[in-house]
Amino acid sequence: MNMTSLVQSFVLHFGEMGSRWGISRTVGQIYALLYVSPKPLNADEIAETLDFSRSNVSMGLKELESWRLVRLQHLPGDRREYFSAPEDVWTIFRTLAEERRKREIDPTLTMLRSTLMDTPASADERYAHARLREMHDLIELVTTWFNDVQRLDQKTLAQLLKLGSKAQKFLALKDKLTHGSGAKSAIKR
Amino acid sequence: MNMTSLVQSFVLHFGEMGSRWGISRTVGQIYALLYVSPKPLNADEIAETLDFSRSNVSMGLKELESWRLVRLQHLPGDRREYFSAPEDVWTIFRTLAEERRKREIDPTLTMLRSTLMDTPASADERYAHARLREMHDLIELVTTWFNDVQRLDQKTLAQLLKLGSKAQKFLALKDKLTHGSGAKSAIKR
DNA sequence: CTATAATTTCAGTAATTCCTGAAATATCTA
DNA sequence: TAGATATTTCAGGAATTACTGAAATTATAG
Repeated sequence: MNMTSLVQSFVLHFGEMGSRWGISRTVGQIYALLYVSPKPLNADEIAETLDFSRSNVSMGLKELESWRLVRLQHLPGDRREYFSAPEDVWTIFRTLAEERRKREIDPTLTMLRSTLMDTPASADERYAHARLREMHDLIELVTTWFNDVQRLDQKTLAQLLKLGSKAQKFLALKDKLTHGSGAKSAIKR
Repeated sequence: MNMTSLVQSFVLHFGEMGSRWGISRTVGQIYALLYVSPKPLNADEIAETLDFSRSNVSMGLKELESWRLVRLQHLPGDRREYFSAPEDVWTIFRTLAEERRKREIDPTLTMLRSTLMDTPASADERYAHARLREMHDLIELVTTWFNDVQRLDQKTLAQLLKLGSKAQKFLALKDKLTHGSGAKSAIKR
């Protein structure tokens, strides 16, 4: 199976960006191919199209499964496994963000929490302790926010994003209505 | 100079996470050390503390400068260069997000835009074209939103984040007031 | 301007990650 | 259950990235 030039430039780009995104060229290209494919593909088709070894495709698909970025399905009368990318880009975005959080942020949050349990002994340690606290609180604020809005349905979420910084006008309004007390309340866990 | 155990566990964690974040162990550790250091450090101090070669530290600092994550300054009566991380975690977060966008997202947006200029020739190409458009629009929406709110001062931004999905209540209100017409307007460029 | 200190560059090596082909394992069909 | 097909595992080689020490360059103080 060969790619049209449109598909090829997309696939090659994803391969090249792969290293910046923390995946290999192979994985990037496989995902790109599945993303633009109108029908599910089996491993042999992928290997042939991208000119990768069968085993390389197998490992790449396994990694994409671990990222929950591909769906596995079977076609009637065919015992091979077929793979596809979810159709809804919002779902893909959500999954990607969740997985990145799990891999790139959660371990750090855990480390920060446990390190913050220790009592600083010297002046330098007190400074470091305070810096860790700041980092922890910021990360927690952002991830809590993400966790929260991520549950919204896609239409509402899109509206919220389109609103952008104009949302602050509502904050000002809220402040006025509640006499400035509401915005100062801490995050509830 | 040797690290207290608090600092050490933080530094080692950043080193290990480095690969997931797209930086090397060296760069991760150097940044972590600067982040918790109450005073600026010169390259020799960093090399000695982390037990890296002087040249490795030099290259690591250069990379951190390219990320705009360290500040270079001079101490009176000392001709060596001293490095520090910005004190404000919000500034750091902003810089990090901007740089990641520049490196990890902008090139893809550019590629998508140029690929979308072509007219699809076959049914498969039409499908791929539509998929590229969906990806482009989603990325653009999210980056535009980020670009927008990122300009807010830190206090307002924190409020907005704390608000989270509750902001949608304001959307509902706005919908009511404008009879549902406002929210459907396209993004303005 | 010269001597010295500070920093960067870079070639070579070490370490890591990527990828393949062959073998092993698993799954289906007849 | 045998035979065929499909998938995974894994050792080893290829490619890439990280790191070092030595040499070159740059900057400063006297």
